Amino acid sequence: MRKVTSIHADCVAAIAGWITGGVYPPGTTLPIEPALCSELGVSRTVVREAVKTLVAKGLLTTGPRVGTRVQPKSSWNLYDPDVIDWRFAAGVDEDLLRDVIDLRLTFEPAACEFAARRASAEDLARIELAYADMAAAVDGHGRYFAADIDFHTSILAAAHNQFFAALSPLITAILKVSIRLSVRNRDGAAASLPLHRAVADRIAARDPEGARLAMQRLILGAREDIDRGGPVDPAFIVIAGVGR
Amino acid sequence: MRKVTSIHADCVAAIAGWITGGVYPPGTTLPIEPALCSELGVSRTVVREAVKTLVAKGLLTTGPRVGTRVQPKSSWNLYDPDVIDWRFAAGVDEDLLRDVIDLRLTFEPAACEFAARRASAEDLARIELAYADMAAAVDGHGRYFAADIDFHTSILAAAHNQFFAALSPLITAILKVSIRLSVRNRDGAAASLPLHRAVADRIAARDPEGARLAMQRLILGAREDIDRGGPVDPAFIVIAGVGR
DNA sequence: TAGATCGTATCATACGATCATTAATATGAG
DNA sequence: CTCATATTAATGATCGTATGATACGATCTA
Repeated sequence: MRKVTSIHADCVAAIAGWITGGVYPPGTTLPIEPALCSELGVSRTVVREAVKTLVAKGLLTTGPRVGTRVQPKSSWNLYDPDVIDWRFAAGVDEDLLRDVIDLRLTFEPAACEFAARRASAEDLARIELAYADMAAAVDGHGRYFAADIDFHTSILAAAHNQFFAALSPLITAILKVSIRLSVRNRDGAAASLPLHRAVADRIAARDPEGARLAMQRLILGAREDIDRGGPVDPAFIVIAGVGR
Repeated sequence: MRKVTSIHADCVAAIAGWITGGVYPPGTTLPIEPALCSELGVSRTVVREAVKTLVAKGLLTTGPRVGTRVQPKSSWNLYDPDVIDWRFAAGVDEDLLRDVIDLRLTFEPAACEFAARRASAEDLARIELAYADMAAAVDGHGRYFAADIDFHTSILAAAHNQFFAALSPLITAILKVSIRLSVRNRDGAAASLPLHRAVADRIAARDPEGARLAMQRLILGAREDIDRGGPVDPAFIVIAGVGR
């Protein structure tokens, strides 16, 4: 019925999918514009604007006579929400998983420290609400994990630092992966609930160091959760429908 | 002589400058396309592609009948190297400075931990080279600070984590600000040199905790450096020519 | 008068053709 | 064999037009 996606957005998503999906890996050159037009069934204007979008995100570079080249991953805007979605949608390899977990262990405990110092009454209420939603849905998986994402996002917001808040899309993406994986051990939710409780308690108690440690334990728990499942199978994650 | 910038890039920079410079603050609407064309002296196509670039970075949204609106800062891709440059070029307010320093205190000590565990021989050599350049140029400010930036960037690379490496542009931008500010106290270079030495030593000694603490001291030293100058004067920073 | 419906003007969106610019490659002279 | 020059294939940039979506105001109804 209604058209939620514009032609431009479709075009961007298609090319991005080719890149993250390995059809055109870093270092390769995309077909020339006329070929892309016929391939995608759109005008040259749309292709050009889509390419400009991907250049802006660091996935491509262009130049006369050199064509449209796929940049190495080191040039990509790894914190860009769209880039994050495209990468996770293409499957999560071990390197990406390790890097994201390292990152979580670095800044989520730190965010808890800041939150314990700076959280407003509204911030604490939002965290508490997210926790309540989790507790109320320990058996209904969908709602539980939506609340889980909200819990972590609320803490990032409570740190009152724009750069921490901007990490929410990355956390959301990795949590969605963890969610699909932890479908295996059904009691994962009930087990992690008290860990979340401890985090919320330490923040509300204005205990930065305690909050930091509580979050550290929570994330390490999640890591064991994933490790228990053995090596991550990218195919499984793709099937699980990470992303949209 | 040389035309290093394309019309597209100029156009993007101009509009971005209007946004970060407060000409069109978040919430406002840009003039309609024809007006932008005559204002910038370029065709509609260029304006459209430039707008697409800024939409990709989260600074703008577009829609029929609504025009081209400037998004709130919370929607911007704060880790995008271009966005970072534009913001710092427009002047650094106290909030931005505080947030970046918080971020440095979170990430850089952690990066040192990882570097102490994972650095290859080449990584260590690069860090050592950067330090040698610093030591060799304690009086020549330009070269000293270029080496300083290289020192911190090398450590981020040595952490062997794509997300840490991607923070280099942000660290570079804030270091450039620190550099301009510490012109005041001429002996700042000589004072910070041993702090850098300690960081390099602890990483080379494979001492994660020691490296973490050494970096923490280094950054806190830099903070005192800025604090000594009293409240940060945005005008001064703009004059100092942060960015290109 | 209040409210919902419907037109309409106003934008962005998309298309196609055309010319300019750039840089990798080939060609030629020395 | 080396270096300067011409070729050429790709993006860069412009113009004109047609289409589509939507916020706003006018109109109609209760």
